[in-house]
Amino acid sequence: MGYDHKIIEEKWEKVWDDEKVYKTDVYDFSKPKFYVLDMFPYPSAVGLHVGHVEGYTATDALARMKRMQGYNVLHPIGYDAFGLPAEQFAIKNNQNPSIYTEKNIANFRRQLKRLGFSYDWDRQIETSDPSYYKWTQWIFLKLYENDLAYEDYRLVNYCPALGTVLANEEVIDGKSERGGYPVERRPMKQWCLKITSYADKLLEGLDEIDWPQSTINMQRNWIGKSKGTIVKFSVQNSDKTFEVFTTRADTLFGCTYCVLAPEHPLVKELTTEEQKEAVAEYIKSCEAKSDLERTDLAKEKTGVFLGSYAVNPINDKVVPIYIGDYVLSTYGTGAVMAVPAHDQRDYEFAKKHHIDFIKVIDSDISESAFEGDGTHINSQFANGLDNEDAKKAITEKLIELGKGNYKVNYRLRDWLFSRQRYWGEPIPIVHLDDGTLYPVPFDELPLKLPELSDYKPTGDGRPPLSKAAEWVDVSIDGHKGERETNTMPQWAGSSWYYARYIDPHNNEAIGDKKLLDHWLPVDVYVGGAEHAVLHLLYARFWHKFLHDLGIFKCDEPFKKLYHQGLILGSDGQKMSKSLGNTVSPDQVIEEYGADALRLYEMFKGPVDQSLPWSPDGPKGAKRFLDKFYRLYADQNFVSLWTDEEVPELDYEYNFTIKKCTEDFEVLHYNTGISQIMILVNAIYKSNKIPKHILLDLTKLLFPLCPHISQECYQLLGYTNILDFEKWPTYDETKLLTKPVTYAVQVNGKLKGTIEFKKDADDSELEELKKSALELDNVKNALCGKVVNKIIVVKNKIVSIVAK
RNA sequence: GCCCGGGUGGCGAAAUCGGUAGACGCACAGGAUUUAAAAUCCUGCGGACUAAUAAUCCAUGCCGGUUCGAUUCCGGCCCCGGGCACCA
Repeated sequence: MGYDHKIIEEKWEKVWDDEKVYKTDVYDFSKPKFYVLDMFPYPSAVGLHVGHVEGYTATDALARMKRMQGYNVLHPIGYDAFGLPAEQFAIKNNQNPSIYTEKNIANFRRQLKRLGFSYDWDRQIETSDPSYYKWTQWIFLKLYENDLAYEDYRLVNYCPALGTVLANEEVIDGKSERGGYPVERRPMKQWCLKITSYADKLLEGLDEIDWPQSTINMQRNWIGKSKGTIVKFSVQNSDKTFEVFTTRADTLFGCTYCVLAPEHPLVKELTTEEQKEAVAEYIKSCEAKSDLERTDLAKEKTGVFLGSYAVNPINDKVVPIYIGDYVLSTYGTGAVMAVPAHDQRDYEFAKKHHIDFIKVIDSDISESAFEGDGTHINSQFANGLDNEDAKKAITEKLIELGKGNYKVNYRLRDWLFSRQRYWGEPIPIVHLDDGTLYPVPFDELPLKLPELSDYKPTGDGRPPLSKAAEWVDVSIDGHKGERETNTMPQWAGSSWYYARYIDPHNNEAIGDKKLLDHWLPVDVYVGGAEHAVLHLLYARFWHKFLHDLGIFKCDEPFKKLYHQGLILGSDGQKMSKSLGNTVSPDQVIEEYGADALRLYEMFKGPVDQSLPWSPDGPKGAKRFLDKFYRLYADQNFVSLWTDEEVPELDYEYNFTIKKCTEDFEVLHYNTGISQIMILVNAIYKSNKIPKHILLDLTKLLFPLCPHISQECYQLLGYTNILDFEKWPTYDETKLLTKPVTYAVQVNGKLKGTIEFKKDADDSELEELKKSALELDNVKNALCGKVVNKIIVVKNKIVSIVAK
């Protein structure tokens, strides 16, 4: 007998909806708070993916257990609604992207409700809603006010035909991925956010959050703090100077040439007449390469001599200056000192260009550069020192000479914040005719997107917003001006949304201060590992900024983070339309029900692991749920119900409560579920079924499969909503009732087992040893041998060592 | 090349302060029930050798080491996945 999942599930979803069961009273401070959050989805046209369902079920189950444990739970959802697909749809159909977006959101909402997620629907937010982006713009203006937003020329991949800048991955062989149009690297004026000012704070914060170690490491590497030295080189026969950053100041006496990045501002001036042609050619060849290709050329270090020479400030040695694309303009100073003897890249480059080697650390450099620690030689006052002391001595000397200093350097770059799109938050800045910038006053926010007659970029490559007359022709206090026609990136809206859920309808502030203080930070945040760096770093940056403004009390947004793994197609490949291996949650719900889908996804393995979709998985989950349901609805079982205790079930019953409580807390649903199955199997074998166990079983399964659990609860005769019933507790003493099984080994090989009292004392363990030696298998194994010693590990093993 | 994960039956996995490897489930096979099927129930299910659910041996990517005992710890290697901005 199977239950009709459609009827039962829709029945309870209607109750939850009609009675607004999941509406959170955020002002109720009488209970401890618990804020559990999903990364909000981009509302694509294809709808929800089974991968979303995995993360969302994990948080929903946690939210439901926490409610039962007496917490006031905040569990909201929203939509990251700005984005490229909507814009492309709008261009194609000449329709405002909001229409497309709204349609998709309605579909997402239907699917999310049909999965029985316990979201507070009165808190749904959309980043494209003016009442939301009003505050995104507000934060931008605050950043601007605090000198953290600025305009600067940045080298970007610009595609004139598409009228937009492309990401590295969208450029293939110098052509755009879409359309195959030529792409050029050109400097463009772009808005940037000074995330680098927060580098140290972002680094320090990593110590206090409970995140996967791999994600913390990735963020740490991304910020890439390194301590080193700035060395000022002068150019021979010239008043020009350039600086290099090095972490190996100890090797400065070994410097035999310098390399500038092809984009370095001094390249032109330092190129001599005879080298002009070769240099120009080289620069051109670099332009054609994408960043990715430049990176790929790791094997061979290319470069060209400029014709000029630099003077090493430490010993006045004259060394040639090259340009080479293995030096990046975006890291350090865009120039390096090269020490072929002690840096492998320089070693290879110098070999190729027949440049001198000077060994300054006593070592063997016949095969490769020596990059380790050692005794310094050929280094005047630094001779005899080790690396660290030499760095110090040489840097101190440079300071004395006025030719250098200690310097902390970061890999992290400022955040490029402009997009040449329509479908994004307008940047609330007006460019006045006199060249000054006019920030839109706070009380004029939101600055709403204008309607356009069409959404394409202009023919001359300006962003779509430049088409609106009211946008590019404004007058501020008698000055003519033009509004910023770039919009913000999609990251903007997702960098602070977690805070807006707390007080989403507040029109005077991001949120009521006392609510923000109470509810932040998010206690548990779940989302894909692909956001390990960008989103999760940007959100931390904005949070810390708003903390410094006094808006947020805590200084980290997400206390605990989990990543959900990818769900792959049943062929083990990434699910994609083109491979035809996608699975729609709608399909699975239709056939097996939402509870079966939820149960399968939580049972199939650890949440953070990527796993292929198993077509039979939900079927197996439904089979278990039918089996579960029969205990409550099938007369054969109902007639076995009893109010008495059934001692032989005590252990599994109490252990199941313990296991679920502990495992669910840390999102280890798979092992909790298997223990529920063990208990259900035990009940099936019993000829009496205690009602109190059936009652607690509905509660234990409820977080994962809320519909069927609520139904069974009702079948037991209860009328309440399970969400606010008490989470079961267990009796510790009942866990001791089961005797322990000792394994008996001879020389490490298993020879048998003995059931024995749990936590036996020393004299009892002597008896255990005796009975172990009595086992037939043990006797046989010991035949002709002498027992050397017997090791007993309490509650686990008796190990007999014999010769 | 660098960084971070991971490798256990036909499949998903469980067990890691070192202690009975494979819990739980999927798939499969046999049986019961049924006119039949579905559903359900029972049984088996890493491999070898077996009449055997007797014993023994081999098995947690590979090779070594430590140990009474290693999936777990150490050293070396191979493979798979993810990330990357040659980071000076």
